[in-house]
Amino acid sequence: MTKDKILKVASEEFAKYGYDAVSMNNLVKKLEINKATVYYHYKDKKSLYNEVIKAIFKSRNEETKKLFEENSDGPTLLKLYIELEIKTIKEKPYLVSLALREIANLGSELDQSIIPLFEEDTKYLQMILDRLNFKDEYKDISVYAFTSLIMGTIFNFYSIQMSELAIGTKDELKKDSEKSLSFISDFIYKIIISTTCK
Amino acid sequence: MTKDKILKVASEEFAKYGYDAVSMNNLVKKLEINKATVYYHYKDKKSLYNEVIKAIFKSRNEETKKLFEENSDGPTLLKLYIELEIKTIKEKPYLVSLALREIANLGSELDQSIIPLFEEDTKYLQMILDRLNFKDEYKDISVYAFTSLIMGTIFNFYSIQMSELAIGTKDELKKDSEKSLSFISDFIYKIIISTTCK
DNA sequence: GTCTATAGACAGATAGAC
DNA sequence: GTCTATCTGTCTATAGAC
Repeated sequence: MTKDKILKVASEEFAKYGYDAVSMNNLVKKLEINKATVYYHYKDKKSLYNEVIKAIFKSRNEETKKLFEENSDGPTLLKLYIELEIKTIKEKPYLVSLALREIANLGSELDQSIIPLFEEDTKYLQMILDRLNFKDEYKDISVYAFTSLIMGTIFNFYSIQMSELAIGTKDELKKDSEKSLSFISDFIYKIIISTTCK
Repeated sequence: MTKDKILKVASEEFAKYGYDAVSMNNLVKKLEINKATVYYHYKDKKSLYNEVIKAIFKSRNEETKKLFEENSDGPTLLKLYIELEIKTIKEKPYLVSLALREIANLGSELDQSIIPLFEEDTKYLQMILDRLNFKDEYKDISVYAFTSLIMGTIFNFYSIQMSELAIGTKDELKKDSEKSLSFISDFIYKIIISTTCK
């Protein structure tokens, strides 16, 4: 179906190049359809972009929901949650850029209908935190601190590694590059558990 | 001096709106000078942007260097380093967006002359890590893992808090909002020290 | 639903006068 | 060094035929 095909290609393009850098002209060239066809299915560029974001959140929320199917304990769930993040990046690496750009823009390009979808993801993380046995001093800590810690660290680490700038000596980066993502996933898990839990 | 004034205003504009969303037309309107004047001082938009980034790194590196003037121990230096990050954000909050966007774009808009400046900052963090007493398992950990952890977490946390989307209930966010940044600074310090050090 | 053709605005950049 | 005037290219979006 044309409408779905537009959404799929638009996702990749927006993720790769960012909202501004994607032109509708180039998009339809890649799609090999006419520009007016896109405007028939989607009101304008902005609403197409919002549909892209919504689709990403929906698919992500479904996957997160699955984590709770087996009745695991808190630490196991946290581990799975972090590993899901890594798995997503490995499958769709371009989503990292998209997320970082959106965070940078403070969500100003997004419309309010995105909020419930974002909150659903947050809710799942909160459910995991509720199953952890926090030290008293970390009992009241905001879920957003953990969101930032997990997403922020992974996204930044991934981006520095993938950077087109030749940062660091190649050897120095390669020290982590092989294990890289699974290493950072394990690192984050450990620092959360060993610092905040009894 | 006109050239400096251009750089100053350009910094703010690029940080606020991002590279693409800044037009030279608007920039010169804000500067109340003619467009051709900008092009006299700077080759093109891209090179103006690169000068902006360079200036930011230079000022940051100078401040980081100062941390070493008093001969503090590793943990103290790490604390100061993290607090410097927070101080910078409080003074120039728009730099967060700029940094996140640049990370998202994998540095593809930047030219190679930025690398030594980025590496200088990394070098300072490495000097701090060298003074920490790591557990054996964390002895060989890359400095970039810590860069990601510190910057990533702070930037993300700050951005979620400042988000224009009304994420979470206001109350829930305010729980951290007052102490917010100093809280997250302390949080990061603690998780690094308590997990990775003897 | 999909197309052709184009409107209309604005972008980055420059030539040449002063 | 700074200006006016203007170029060329590209952008989003739409009207109207099929």
